[in-house]
Amino acid sequence: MITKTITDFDIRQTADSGQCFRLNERQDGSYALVAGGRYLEISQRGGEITFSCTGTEFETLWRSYFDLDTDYAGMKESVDPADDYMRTAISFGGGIRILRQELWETLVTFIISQQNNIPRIKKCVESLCAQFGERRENYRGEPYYTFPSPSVLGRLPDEALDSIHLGYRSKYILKTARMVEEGAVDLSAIQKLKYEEAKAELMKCYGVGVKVAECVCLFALHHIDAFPVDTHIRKVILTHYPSGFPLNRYRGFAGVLQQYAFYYDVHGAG
DNA sequence: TGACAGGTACATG
DNA sequence: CATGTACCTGTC
Repeated sequence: MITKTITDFDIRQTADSGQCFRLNERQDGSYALVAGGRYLEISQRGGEITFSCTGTEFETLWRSYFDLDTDYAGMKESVDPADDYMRTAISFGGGIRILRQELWETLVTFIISQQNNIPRIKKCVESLCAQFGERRENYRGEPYYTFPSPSVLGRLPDEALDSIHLGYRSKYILKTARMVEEGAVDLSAIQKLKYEEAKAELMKCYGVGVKVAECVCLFALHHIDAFPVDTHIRKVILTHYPSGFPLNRYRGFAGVLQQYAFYYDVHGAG
């Protein structure tokens, strides 16, 4: 257990921001997460965040995962004072952090996300992990499952995912896994590429278009200038930015603002 | 009942 | 290159 005082951080907002599908609320209001093969519980009271891990693990894994060394206050302050929609979105969900998730897991989960809703995405991801991931035990003695590797998924026969009910996304995942397994797509090379190049490489994967590639760039590779446009963001732009979203003004961190806008559109009042 | 959910591949003009 | 359409599945 380790407790930290952290500003511009809200675990609930981050969990509900749609960027991550394995960060879930527990009965007692804390949150549980499986990432990097590890299990973590997070609880928050105001600015005090408690993590169920050692100080060493916090420093080596979770500080980076939750992006705690990035200056979110500065980004928020540089939003146009006349940009009423973004100001409101920030006051509503300004505790969101852009996580640094694993590339392979993010790629697969966002393939699953297409034409899908968040509860069902989560169900699919959990089934996938339970069937093909590694079973481990958390500190409570409860089982959890890691995310299955490209080599595990890439060697599966075509019908292996039928029981997960992924629909047409099954063939996207299997083909993409086989491409990674065969070396047609090199994930470790993609880690080193700039945003536009990484996006182009990711789009070589079968079932990965512009939107999924941009989500992977933003939520795994931390290219925070990536700006995924989905049905929600399309609606926000149409309604509140009739002359287009000011990408020019917000160059360099537009993806962070995209998350504020997405969260506000999905969870906000109006 | 049918539209919809954080889209994409593939076929046309 | 821009537009149209089929696609799995579950929920309301």
